Amino acid sequence: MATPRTAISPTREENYPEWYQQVIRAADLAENSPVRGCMVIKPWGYAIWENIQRSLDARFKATGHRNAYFPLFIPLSFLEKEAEHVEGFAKECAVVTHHRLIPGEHGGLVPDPDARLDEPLIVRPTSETIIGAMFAKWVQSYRDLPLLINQWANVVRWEMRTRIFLRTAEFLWQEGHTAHATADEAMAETMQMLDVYADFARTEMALPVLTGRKSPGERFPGAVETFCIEAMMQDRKALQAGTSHFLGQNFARASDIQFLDEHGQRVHAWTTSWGVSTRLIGGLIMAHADDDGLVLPPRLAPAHVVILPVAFKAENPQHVYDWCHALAADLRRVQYGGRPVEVEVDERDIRGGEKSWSWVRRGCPIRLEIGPRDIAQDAVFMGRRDRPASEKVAVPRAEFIDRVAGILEEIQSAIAQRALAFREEHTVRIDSAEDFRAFFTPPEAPDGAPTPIHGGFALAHWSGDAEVERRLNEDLGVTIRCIPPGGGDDEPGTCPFSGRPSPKRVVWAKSY
RNA sequence: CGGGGCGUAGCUCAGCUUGGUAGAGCGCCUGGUUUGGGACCAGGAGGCCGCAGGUUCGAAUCCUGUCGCCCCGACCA
Repeated sequence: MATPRTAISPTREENYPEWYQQVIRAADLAENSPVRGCMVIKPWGYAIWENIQRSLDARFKATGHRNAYFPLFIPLSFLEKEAEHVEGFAKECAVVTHHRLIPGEHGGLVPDPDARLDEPLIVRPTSETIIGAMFAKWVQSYRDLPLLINQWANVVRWEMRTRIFLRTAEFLWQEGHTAHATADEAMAETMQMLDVYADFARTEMALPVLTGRKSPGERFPGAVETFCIEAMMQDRKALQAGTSHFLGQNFARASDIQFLDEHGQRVHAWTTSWGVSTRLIGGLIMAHADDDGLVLPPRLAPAHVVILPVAFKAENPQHVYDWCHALAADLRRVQYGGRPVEVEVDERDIRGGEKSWSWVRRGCPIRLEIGPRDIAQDAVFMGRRDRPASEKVAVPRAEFIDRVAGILEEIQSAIAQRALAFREEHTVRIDSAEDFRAFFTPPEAPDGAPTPIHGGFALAHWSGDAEVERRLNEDLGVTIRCIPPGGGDDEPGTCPFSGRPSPKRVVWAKSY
């Protein structure tokens, strides 16, 4: 019975923001919590994060970095040390002012006025300053460099408007912090980590990303240069999925990170920082999920294969279960993406259709329905998440075990291709102000309805004029997402807005 | 932080205009019939109607305030 019904309602086309939230719920990834702006990441969602962590952490270690941990609290005076940094983060800091509660006059508990902290502490929005303070102690000589540190942590940014996974008041991330003897070395590190992110996104997340430099207006507060990976979501908006910053000597001066070089000169170190966050999960959802729920790239899926025993009418149900568990054991001996194939056997006592759909919604790459008929033929009945849910095929058991890693890689590659094709379809070169405006002007929508899906990535010339950038942001809500590396693949031209000469095209889009 | 919308059962929502004992569908529990696909029958559990004040004999309903969520904007990973 081919049901036109989708598992997620509304569909992407009908109401994209609402669809996004429904996918998160249907896939059991996370929920809003009683704490304003803060989410609870549920086991299925957290397992995806753990896979992201494992995969990135291996890449960080392979490039010589070591993990460490720095305090959640940062003395207020530390934040004040770097002028631009203050400006960037002061507006959204949670501040700790007391260290004790006492009974209040009207019941409940209140901060004890006698327990006020001499110096307030802020909850870290990022850790440049506290890590800088430690680097200042650890770096004495050029022989101590480079210093290559990463931290997995939570941070807090008191955002006005939150969206689960994409922008929450508290989020999980990693922040790499490094110190180097020369500018060149620090810049090389910045670019290396940008490449690590890009490779991770493409290889593990099946997420095509553009890399490039941020315009001055979009730079990290305090950075000399910010580089980013940018991905297109299915509503054609851009998501900044990771950033890598060349901090020059700004933070070294602020935190007094100095060393004696080989000539005995006392000089400031050159530092970098780079990070990705649980926002990546939001990107994963918006890039790959469909109207039936989440679609997970196999490399990051908490379970690669779910086995659904169909045992209700078997003469010997236990035989079906045993057969399924034996199959699971054999599958777990296969390696995929650097880890054993992960298999779940779903023995929940609910109807088969419902059980099957629950795994569709959660994005499990391969579903195997196995009943007496399959067992009699020594076969499995396979559904793939990159194909329609009704499209299922019988595969001999031995062949499936043989091919499972290859099928997973096919799925990985299929969703990467689909995402890439989508981005290319909605990326256009634009050479006139009128075309640009038309491209980014949404169709009419009824009152209260979300803005219909429109736009995409516009490749247009830009002379470097900040005023043009500011005005387009104001008029159309469009920003420069990144300035592609090198000369780009384009000849110099003319900015369609100012008429000034432009060295190359930059990527414009609406963004999250 | 500005504009708009919404908070009633786990979920989706009705009831509110015109105040008078809290509703539906789905989900959940029990029993039965079912089962290669998002079942059916019967019975059942579950709500201080976001929270706090006010008006009233009486408030889910009217008024004020507040908190939260969603959309659009400004700001940001």
